[in-house]
Amino acid sequence: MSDSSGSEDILLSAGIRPTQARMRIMNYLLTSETHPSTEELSLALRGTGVPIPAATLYQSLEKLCQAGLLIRFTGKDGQVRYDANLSVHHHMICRCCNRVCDIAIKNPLSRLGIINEKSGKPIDNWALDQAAIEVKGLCPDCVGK
Amino acid sequence: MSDSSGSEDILLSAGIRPTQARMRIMNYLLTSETHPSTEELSLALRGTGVPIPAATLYQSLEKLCQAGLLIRFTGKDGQVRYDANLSVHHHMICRCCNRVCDIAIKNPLSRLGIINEKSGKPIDNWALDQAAIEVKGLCPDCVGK
DNA sequence: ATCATTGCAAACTGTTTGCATCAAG
DNA sequence: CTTGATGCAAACAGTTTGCAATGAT
Repeated sequence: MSDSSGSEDILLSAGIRPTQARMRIMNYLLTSETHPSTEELSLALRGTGVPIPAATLYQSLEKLCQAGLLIRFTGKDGQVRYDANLSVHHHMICRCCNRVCDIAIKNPLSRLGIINEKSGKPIDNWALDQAAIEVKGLCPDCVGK
Repeated sequence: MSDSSGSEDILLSAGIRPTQARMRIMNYLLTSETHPSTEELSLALRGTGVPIPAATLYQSLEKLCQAGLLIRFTGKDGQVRYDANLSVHHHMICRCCNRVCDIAIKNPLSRLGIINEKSGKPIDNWALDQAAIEVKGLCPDCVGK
């Protein structure tokens, strides 16, 4: 079946059973450019065959996250989204079509020039080690409209 | 009553009625360092007098956001939070005590050096205009522990 | 007096859980 | 055969809405 391509091995090497639901989810996330919300995912999978019941979808996503195959994050809009790209990266969001693309930023913490809002002086008493960055604008497809 | 300090004028000049619930909410957010979630807010207000019923709290927060007095955002943890600091700013979060402090970053978009994750080349076909940045680490109080 | 706000209860939405059936190893 | 996954239905939590009572102007 076309659903089993590639994902089967990934699931097996993560030590979890390569079931229909999980493979379909992994396949979709691995091939899609976007980082779909649960609802978008449900809708998209309905288009590729039998719909996946809500309970199964949630359970499978939970399992895949636990297995370390997916990352779950919440966008600034409050939507929970899933991402099969495990490398550290950031997101670029189109405010028109809501597309979410991955971007890389080298040494973000040292570039940012973080300062105290009131004094304008650099923050030097915190031990910062991580940055989560979301940039917004218009994607190539929407910039013309 | 101690609740009316300052907030009354703010609500009046925003053109909405300075009611008890709204003043208590604004007062709390204006004086608190944190950016409370709905639940934290409800809990904190319960401590300052009569509890505010859920419906009223949600309705009031909605009104205050519409009036432009509050900003609503969703943290990476998925919690909806409110902020009375209207200036454009970013957040610094202590991973130990969860304190959220405001920070400023000048021209974040030009500093970041955003590149395509795969090619490593700069992104030049998007029209980016906004960045939301959350940095994490340990605050001065927790860095010693 | 008028109209917006409050606050209870009921409705709704997204997510989780119990459990019997089904599928993978 | 054994164990884990599925998927229905029911439970749940957070939020929103209908509407009568209340409060602000």
